Amino acid sequence: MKSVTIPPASVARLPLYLYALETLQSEGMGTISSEILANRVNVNAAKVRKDLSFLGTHGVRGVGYDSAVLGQEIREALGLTRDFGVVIVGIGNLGAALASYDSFGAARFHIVGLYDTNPEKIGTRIGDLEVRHLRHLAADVAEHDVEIGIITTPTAVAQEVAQQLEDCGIRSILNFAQTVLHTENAAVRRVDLSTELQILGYYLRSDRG
Amino acid sequence: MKSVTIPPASVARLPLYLYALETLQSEGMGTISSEILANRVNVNAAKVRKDLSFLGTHGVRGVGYDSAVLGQEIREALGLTRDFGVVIVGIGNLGAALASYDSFGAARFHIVGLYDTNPEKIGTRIGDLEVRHLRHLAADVAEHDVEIGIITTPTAVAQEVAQQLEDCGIRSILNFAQTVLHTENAAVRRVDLSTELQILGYYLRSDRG
DNA sequence: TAGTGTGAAATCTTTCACAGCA
DNA sequence: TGCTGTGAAAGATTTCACACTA
Repeated sequence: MKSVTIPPASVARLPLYLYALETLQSEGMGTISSEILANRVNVNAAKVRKDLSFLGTHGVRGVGYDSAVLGQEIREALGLTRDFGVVIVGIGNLGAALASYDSFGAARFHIVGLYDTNPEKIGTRIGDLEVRHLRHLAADVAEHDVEIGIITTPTAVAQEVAQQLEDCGIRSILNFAQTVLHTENAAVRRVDLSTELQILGYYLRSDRG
Repeated sequence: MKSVTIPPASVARLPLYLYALETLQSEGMGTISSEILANRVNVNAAKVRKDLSFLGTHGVRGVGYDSAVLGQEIREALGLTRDFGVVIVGIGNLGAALASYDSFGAARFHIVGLYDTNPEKIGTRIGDLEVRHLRHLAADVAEHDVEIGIITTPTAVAQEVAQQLEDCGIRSILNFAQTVLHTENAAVRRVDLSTELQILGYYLRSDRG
């Protein structure tokens, strides 16, 4: 791997820059400054330059960045130069919604499997995928090259599912269940609606004149 | 407002502690140590104690914390001692999934309105709410006491919807669209699937032996 | 001249380590 | 004795400010 380690806080912003660059490019902005990019992403221009400096230096002093080149640099830094197989476990309302959400950033992420344990769900179709019983997970993951698992199960079984994903060799998990997962090696990112609402609730607190 | 300002990083963890405490309580753990709580939330025990110290001191040296009392303290710090009205704008797959997701942390958050502009959606029901045209937003927000808006629209209209939410006096927005919103005063939290996947993708990069 | 790249300062966050108390 | 509460140290992140250069 050529690239140096990028600080986590910067990594988390790279997708935002990438999206903004794609938008700017589609608006015909071939060259952009850190200032413009910063405005789009709601951050400070110095932060943009610092973040981009971790990818190497690709700007031109007095001019700015070539949006196409910079976009490509970010894609490379993020490893978005290849495809990723994704499975979703737990095909309730949320899982089904994510399954049909096809415009996953630059189409590098492909949902290749949907799993549930509810007999009523098994065999139903979403797009061109059929919901399969969770017992098929291990074999399917081995056959297709799956690297990311999304957990949209009820909270009670999320930990157990995480374990199964890890046992299949999956190293990255996106957890929509309310619980905090414990994993051996897998990287986990947690997305939870009620947590987000509670955080917003805190900031509403003092806000009230 | 009695409470001191809590650092953002701590605020973001309080909902996790709260959820863990509720679980521990339901397991019959009336008293818990920072160590136990830390394990549940996957953080360091000193961090738990530091975070809790911002709420005032409620532990007993040599013993630990009373999980019921501590839970209540966290609820108060987060402002979860009253109800919050929530509206969802954009009733596609994701919006509909969130609308039917009723167990919003401790039931303090109540969805009171669903909006869309697609004539085919207007008038359909989810649970006991009917999807209404977005043009009713302002009047509805004024009538019910709505404080939080969730945006699950297509990216292209998210900014415009954010503006409308702000114009109605909403000060907190949860944004599921891919774009970064620009607001005058409203606090925004952004949740985006493709961003999360891209971040996970980065950590898969170097990981590969 | 306009805008990058980056040391250095400022700020925020985490972790350590231990005094103090039930 | 066991665990909290917290100063102080370490580490990470953000921001400033300016040398540099196309």
